[in-house]
Amino acid sequence: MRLSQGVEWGLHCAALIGQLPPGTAVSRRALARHFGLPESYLAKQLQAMVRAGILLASSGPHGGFRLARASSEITALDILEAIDGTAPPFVCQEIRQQGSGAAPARDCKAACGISAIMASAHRAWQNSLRAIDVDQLVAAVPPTLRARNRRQFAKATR
Amino acid sequence: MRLSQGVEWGLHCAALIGQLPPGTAVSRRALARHFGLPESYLAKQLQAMVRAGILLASSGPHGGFRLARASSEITALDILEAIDGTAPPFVCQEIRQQGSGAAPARDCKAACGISAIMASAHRAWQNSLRAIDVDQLVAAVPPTLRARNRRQFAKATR
DNA sequence: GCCCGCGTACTCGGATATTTTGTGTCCGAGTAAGAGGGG
DNA sequence: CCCCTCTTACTCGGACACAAAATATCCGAGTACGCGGGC
Repeated sequence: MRLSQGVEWGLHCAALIGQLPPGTAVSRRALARHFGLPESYLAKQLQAMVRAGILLASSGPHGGFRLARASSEITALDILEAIDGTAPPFVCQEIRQQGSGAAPARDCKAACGISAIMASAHRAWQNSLRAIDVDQLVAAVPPTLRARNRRQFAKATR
Repeated sequence: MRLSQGVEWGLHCAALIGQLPPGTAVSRRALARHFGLPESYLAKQLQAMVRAGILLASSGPHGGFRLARASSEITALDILEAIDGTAPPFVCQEIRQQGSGAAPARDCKAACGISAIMASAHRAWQNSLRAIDVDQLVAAVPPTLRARNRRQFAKATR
């Protein structure tokens, strides 16, 4: 169960845009330079976030990506699911109903215990990430860095 | 973040062995037949559980796999980590220290906020699974099925 | 009838292909800014 | 001095190779049972 590296990139990018004045757009080229990432591959993660309705993309000079909602309305779970997908990590194949020891349908009205505990663990994971929004990520950045970033990305708000 | 299908197999197999008289060994052939699984591939999951110290394997006729500890001493997390590995799903690459916007080492004494929240979510997931042991998985199986399984796998305790 | 030896069938274990997923890269279409010329 | 037009450079988006991991399979080594023969 290894998580795609793009998740880290997406979280960092959202946190960076979130610490700039609201409405500021940052191009993927600038983002890639800032974090030392391959621009073309980063594009894939940003596109996914656009499709999920987290970011808005604009073309042309002074274009780029900006937050689609207030930074307090975007959770870490939103970003993770945008990039990694919303499918649960555990998919029950109902093997209890297969093979020579197959359980009769009468005993399978309720979800099997194993599927239940995995779903519960998934909910715990989700709840932990849903409790964090981009605002809190920004707050965790040292003030000196935040000031430097704001200076570096000073640009017309479009 | 998709979880290997073998995790489901491992959990079901442990739960099945756990509902038999203590010390009962079940061959991988019998397990594969019981759940309708490819025996050769199931072998890989069982081997992983042996390496992790969850199961004990014995050769020869009447051989097979049995629990290495009491069913109340084996958690769902033990089984998951045996098959899926103990590596955390999120690995922080410290991209905050790379690229043109690299943070100075002075500001990186503490783990970055993003790494922290991902680690926290991972702990929540782990705690949820650590709270479940094989005994509880067995208890979730309908009594009629448990009786049938005990009858079917009646064998000398070796 | 009891004990010993041997063959046999059953077991697990590691080494080997195939398919799917994640990683990485490239090139083309669209758009808005900004310079330049005309009124 | 103001407005319109055109060029240009910048942006995103989708389509195309590459590498790693999960999936699936085969064959070989070892072991305990149980039968057969001998005592």
